[in-house]
Amino acid sequence: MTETPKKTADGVRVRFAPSPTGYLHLGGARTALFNWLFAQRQHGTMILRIEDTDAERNKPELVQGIIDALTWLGIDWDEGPFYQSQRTELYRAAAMKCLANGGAFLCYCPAEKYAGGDYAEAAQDDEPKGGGPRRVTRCSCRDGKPSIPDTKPAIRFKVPVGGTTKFLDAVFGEREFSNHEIEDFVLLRSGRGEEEFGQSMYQLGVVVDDIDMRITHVIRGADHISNTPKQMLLYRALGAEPPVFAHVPLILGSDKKRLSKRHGATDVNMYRTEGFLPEAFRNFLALLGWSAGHDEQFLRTKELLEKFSLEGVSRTNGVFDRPKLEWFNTQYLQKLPIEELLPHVEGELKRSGLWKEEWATGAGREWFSKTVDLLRPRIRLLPDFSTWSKAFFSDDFTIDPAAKEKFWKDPKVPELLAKLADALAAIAEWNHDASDHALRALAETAGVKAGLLINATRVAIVGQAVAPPLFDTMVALGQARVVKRLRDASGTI
RNA sequence: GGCGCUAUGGUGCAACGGUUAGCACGCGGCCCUUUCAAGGCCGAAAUACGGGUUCGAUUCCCGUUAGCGCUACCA
Repeated sequence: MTETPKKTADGVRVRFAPSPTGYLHLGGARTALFNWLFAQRQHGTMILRIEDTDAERNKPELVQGIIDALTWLGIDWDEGPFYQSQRTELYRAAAMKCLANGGAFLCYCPAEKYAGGDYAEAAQDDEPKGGGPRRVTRCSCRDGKPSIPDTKPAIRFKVPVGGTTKFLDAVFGEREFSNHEIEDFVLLRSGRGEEEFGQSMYQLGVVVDDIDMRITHVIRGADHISNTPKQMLLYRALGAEPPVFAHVPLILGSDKKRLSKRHGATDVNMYRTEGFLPEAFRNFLALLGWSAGHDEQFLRTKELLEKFSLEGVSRTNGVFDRPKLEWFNTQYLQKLPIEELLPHVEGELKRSGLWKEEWATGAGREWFSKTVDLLRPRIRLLPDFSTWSKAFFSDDFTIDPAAKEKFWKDPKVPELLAKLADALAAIAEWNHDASDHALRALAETAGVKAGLLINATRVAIVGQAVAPPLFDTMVALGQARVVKRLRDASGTI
């Protein structure tokens, strides 16, 4: 048995650092999940950091949605949320340090010069190669250029001219990049108004914060692999020890393109709304890009926690497969101990206004539990409990026209249902076998197949063509309701 | 265009030099059956291509191709 180390300041520290430019999407959720699993497994600390340094794109109101989604997934954190927009001084100080030690320089180039603009002009020092547009790697301001009046400079990192920068990735292994390929990236935006400098850029913010927050493992999307050498350079310039990097592959749409709105729901909160069980969603997400190394797939959170390791993380981008997610959901709906499922159903019925307090305790609870258990093999999403199962929780349900069409075709149906109502009303002890016998006896005397009567009855008492086995359904509904519904139905046909 | 990453059925993962290439989703069929699910059984379906290395490559190396990523005063 492994002993459980106490949570200490020098233990594992990870962070999830979303940017509030959109909702929490599947990829972000999985990154958060991996960080969380890793932290839990190592008895480490998880930090939530909001990377909102781009005032233009940032939408503060989206932060709550991200937090809601994480909470729904059961992902919690020990520190934060911290907001980068409130830590500006820290980044400026770091940029100044780089400036002072010659690791950075003031750049007076107009932003447009680089942003998809005139590469040839900006890239004076860059050797042309190939036929396409050359890329700016070395800014012409890097070795000092006279300041331009009325122009506020940005601060750029002075990337070494030669050599390589390498790092060890826990997932992708040893990586080495040529410094020649790394551009003199911006650390601090130029100032506006009174301010001499603006907000931090991504590279500076992450590194400064990861140092300040003593992050030991950076687990993030593989889209950051190319950013990592820049960050390694920054760690060195700031005199800090870099953390362990672990890049996880991206999640793609069914066409293997980057996931976007047109692939359907990518917002995690939409899955909550649709009625997926968070643990099923978590199980699905964990297995997209990670494997425990064996064939078992139904891994409850407890098992995920026991088995998660960075070694099991795949290096290939994965395609989001909604049918598989739905399969996981139905598996959880069926396999979860009933007492774990009940609260979810209770929540659903409260949302739809069908909930009755009498189901909270005692005999009511027992009935509720049995009924949910009866229903669950046929449920795909939580809202199904209040839609097609409505007749189990309310007398205010409607008869599905398609079911009527299919099972009430025979002209004898109304009369049969009326007779069945009488026969069932006469039962002294209401249970599965008694109602079964009564129905079959009637079918025999009436000269019809039991199936005809069974199908017609189902539609009459639950309004649907699909329901649990009829006599179990009858027991769940109770004698009085079954008799009444049969009489009502026979009168309306 | 440059640089980087990746490559097992349609999809997600196994096989980490020697297997009839395994499991799961999805798909088709059968069984069960009062409906629909669930469940059980069976089936179709893969090592991107080309070179090496090796007695032997899904596995190691190189190239090609394809997909993705980075190449912003976005993150």
